[in-house]
This record gives sequence, structure tokens and C-alpha cells, in this order.
Amino acid sequence: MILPGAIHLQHTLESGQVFHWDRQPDGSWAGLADAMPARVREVDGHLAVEQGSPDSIARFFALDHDLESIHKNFPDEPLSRAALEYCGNLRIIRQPLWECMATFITSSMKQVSHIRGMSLAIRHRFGWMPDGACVPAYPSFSSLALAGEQDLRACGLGYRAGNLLATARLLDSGAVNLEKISRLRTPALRKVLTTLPGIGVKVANCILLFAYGRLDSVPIDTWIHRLLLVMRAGRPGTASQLARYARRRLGPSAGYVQQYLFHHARALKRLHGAKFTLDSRPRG
DNA sequence: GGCCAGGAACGTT
DNA sequence: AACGTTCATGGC
Repeated sequence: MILPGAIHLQHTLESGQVFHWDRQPDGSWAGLADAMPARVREVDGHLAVEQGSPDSIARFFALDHDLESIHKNFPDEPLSRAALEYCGNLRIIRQPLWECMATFITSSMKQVSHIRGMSLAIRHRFGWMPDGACVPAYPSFSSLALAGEQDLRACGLGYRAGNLLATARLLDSGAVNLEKISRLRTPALRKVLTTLPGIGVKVANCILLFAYGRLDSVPIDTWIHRLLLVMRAGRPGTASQLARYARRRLGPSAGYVQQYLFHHARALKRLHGAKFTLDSRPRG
């Protein structure tokens, strides 16, 4: 079954927004959607469902996002245009709230490949295997709330283990309900998210963008920080100044632009080994 | 071996 | 409010 809505699966699944999908030897991609096994393939720039629920898969891959309109709103600026040319039809997907939150709590000061490794270790140790799946489902916050910190550290989390455990326990206690707060407007939602252990502004913006579908949210990591400085011709700024600049400069779907910039920049580094001539890592 | 990675928390000015 | 430090782990 071919679903409507253009998509580039490799750009979408290997751009550091989700960490459990795997390309199979036959070229299809295997993962989970709504905790159900899913296998999909890109056919003619569209998504073909080979296993799983088409409705769940369409929702997970956010095939309802109007890519043409989003692309039309990309800023008229060289870096954004180059990124759009490189990875058009990359989609920002709609992830389960807790799974997205948990993986990005573990993301701080880790490379994308490490985040993937930690996520898989947690799935194997604490998760469960749905019938016919290739990878275990991510454990619920209630399951992780029962884990010991040492068991989490054994998954390679280091100091992040305490934060993941504390947030899992908070959610399990009912102090915060991830579904209920989804009715809040973005700034209020961001504020609630940043009260949780291990979630600062950057991780909150990842959750807002990749799970809550707030497409104007811009996570500013080391890569985006450097790119914004290049756009500003090297003019430095505080974190909040750069955030304001990004919102204004990247337009109404700033989160989408951000993801294309991030993915393109990382692809260039893999090809050429170099980053940018302006060196200025974010501090604090 | 030094350096850096999709940062956050906390202390000091 | 703006900086500095510290926090584990792994790859190059």
C-alpha cells in the first residue's frame, strides 16, 4: 500500500531525530509505530507499507505536514537553500511523547551514534518485544521508574542516568501528564518541560519539535549554533539572542529549516571532514 | 592522549 | 542575567 505524501526515508530516519529505525538488507526500513512492528520502503518518493498499520505509520511519519508549503517558506538565504536542495522531502516525524523525551534526555554531550546505542541498550534491557518486531519497544516511564540507576548506567548513560530515572519517576507519580499538557501553547509547554530533570531549553525544543509537532521550535545545539553565527557573519550573541534571531530569520517553520540545516551540515562534514571556518562553540 | 559530542545543573560574579 | 565548572562515556 502506497501512502500519499512525498517523503525521503533515509534523510528522515538518519537525521538524528529518531534512533531506532534500521535499514534492512533488502532496502526496506524496520521500526515501530504505535508500538506495533512496521516495515516500510520508499517507492517513487513515497512511502510503501510492507508491514504494520498504515494509519499509525502515516501519523508517525507526519505525512499530513504540507511539505510544499513548508519548503516555500524556507528563508531566501544560501545555507538554507543548500540544505533544502540536499534533503528536500525530509520530514519531521511525530514521535511518541515519552520515547522522544527519554532519548533526548540521554542526548546531552553525546554523538548521534551514541544516542542510538544507548536507546537500543535501554530497549533490550528494559523494553519488550512486540510480536514480529525487529527491535524492542521503548520501556514505559513506569517500567523505568522501577529500574536502578546502576542498571541504567550499564546502558552507557553515565551521569544522564539519574536525570532519566528522576523524570521517569516524576511522570509515574502523575505530577506531570504529557498528554494533558499538549493543549498548552508552546511557550507554556516549554516551561513545563524544562521543569523536568535533564531537560533544558535545547532538549525541550527537541521534544516540542519531534513529538508535539511545534514546527516553529528551534533546538540550538553546537551545529546550529555555529551555523547561526555564520549567518550573522560571526557576530556573537547570547543563547536567547541567537534563539530570537533563529525564529526571525528561519521563518514560520523554523524547526523544519533547522533540521535541514543540521542534517546537511553533518553530511558535509562526513564528506569533507571540515566544519566551518568560524570556530565558536557555545558555552554554558 | 587530547579533544569533542544534538547540554543541564549549579555555583559564582 | 551572564559566565565557569562539573558531570560520564566513547570515537577519532
